[in-house]
Amino acid sequence: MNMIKTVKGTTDILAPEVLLWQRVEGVLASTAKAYGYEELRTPTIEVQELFSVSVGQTTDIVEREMYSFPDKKGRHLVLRPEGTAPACRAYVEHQLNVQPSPSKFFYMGSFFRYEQPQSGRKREFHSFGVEAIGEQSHLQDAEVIDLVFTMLSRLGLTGLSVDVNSIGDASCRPQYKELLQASLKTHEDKLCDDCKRRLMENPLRVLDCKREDPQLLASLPKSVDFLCDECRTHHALLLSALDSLHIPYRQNSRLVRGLDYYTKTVFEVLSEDLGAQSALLGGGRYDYLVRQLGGPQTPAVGWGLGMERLIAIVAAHSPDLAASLPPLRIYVVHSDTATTAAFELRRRLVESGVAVDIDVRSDSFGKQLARASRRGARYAIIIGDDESSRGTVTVKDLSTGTQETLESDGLAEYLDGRSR
RNA sequence: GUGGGUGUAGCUCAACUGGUUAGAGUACCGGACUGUGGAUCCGGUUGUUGGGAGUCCGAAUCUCCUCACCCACCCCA
Repeated sequence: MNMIKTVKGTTDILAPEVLLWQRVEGVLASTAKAYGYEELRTPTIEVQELFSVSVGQTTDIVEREMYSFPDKKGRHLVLRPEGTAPACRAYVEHQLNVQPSPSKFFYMGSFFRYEQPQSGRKREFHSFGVEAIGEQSHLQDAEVIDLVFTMLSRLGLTGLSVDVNSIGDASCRPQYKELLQASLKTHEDKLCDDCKRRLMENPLRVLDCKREDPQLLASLPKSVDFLCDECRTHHALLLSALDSLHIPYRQNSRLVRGLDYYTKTVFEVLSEDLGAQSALLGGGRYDYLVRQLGGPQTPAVGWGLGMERLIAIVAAHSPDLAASLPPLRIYVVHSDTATTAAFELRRRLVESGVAVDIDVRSDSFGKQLARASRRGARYAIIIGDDESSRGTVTVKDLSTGTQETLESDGLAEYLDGRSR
């Protein structure tokens, strides 16, 4: 078929499914607000430099996955590939460090990466994330993780746990990196081709490789064993806070993240229901990012989750939420001469907060009622010649078939009494 | 970027080994039934068989190219 279609890796979200999106987005946003986070909306386009200095020049995201283009003045722009760097850019740009600390944000929206689409991975995908900027305490790490579990619980998802690790900071990671590199060099001949390349550029990522021999990986030095005092204390306090809060976590010494800005705490929530793209949520601490972007030294922690992946899990695990009730739907059926009266009736009802659909085709009542029931209406309001001349309406309950005639002035109240 | 799988009405699928005008269910529209719906019956619309080239008397079917989707690698949310 020769028709214009969605761009590869993008999709339309249509009627039944979009209801689930609205509901899930509502739960996420309201929970974040209840935890004291405020919504932050940043632009979809940013200058390319924002991500090369923050996410990292050698990461895949920056090297080959960004949608980048020059604008008409030759500026190097990109469609945002992730949400943390823009949040920090906004924090620095608006000097939010003068506001009470920490600044706590949540965001939701579209992000873009030029990748081969597969299950749980689109070129335009949707993220929800939170960022707490300006607090170094381990309890801030604990709070953002606690928020995750409150959200998951409100969505009816149980049985998930978070993988946690610490990858150190500027005072201990360089030494660990060297140690790991040295250890990897003694096994270089056994590494896969990708890991040979990673060995020089980003040795931590070898730990994440699924192709390597598990025994070999287990024998490598672990970052948690080489933390400086400050990082070790932070990590230990975080774990004990998670214990006290009964948050299910696993220590995973192989957990590293693909973005360069992380320090100390890193974490992920994985799900078996997601196929190969099993990461539902990922995040961590990024204590140097604000400074890198030109702000004052400011510790921060946050996470982002993939909406497509969350929706898939909710649909599989929480069918009652997935099969959300259709809205109470009222359908106005009218005769030719009552068109104006029908439109005015709807206007009054909508102003009083009742959702009303109207059939603009004033053909036979049988036709209109048939359309009303096919569209899932609970009630039909019939306003024909008789009703419009008397100032009444007939309300028919389409599930029981019963109907009664009442004064049109009392209609809003009547429906309100029945809507729940 | 690399591999594997799949492309036929809006949806679910047929169509023998290559053989007339590509069918059925469902959906949609209309009628029986112009002041009362979901049922039933009758009728109707729906396709460049993803697109292009080739082989052949003849292609949805075989070959090649291309595009899209699905899955996986890679990477990540």
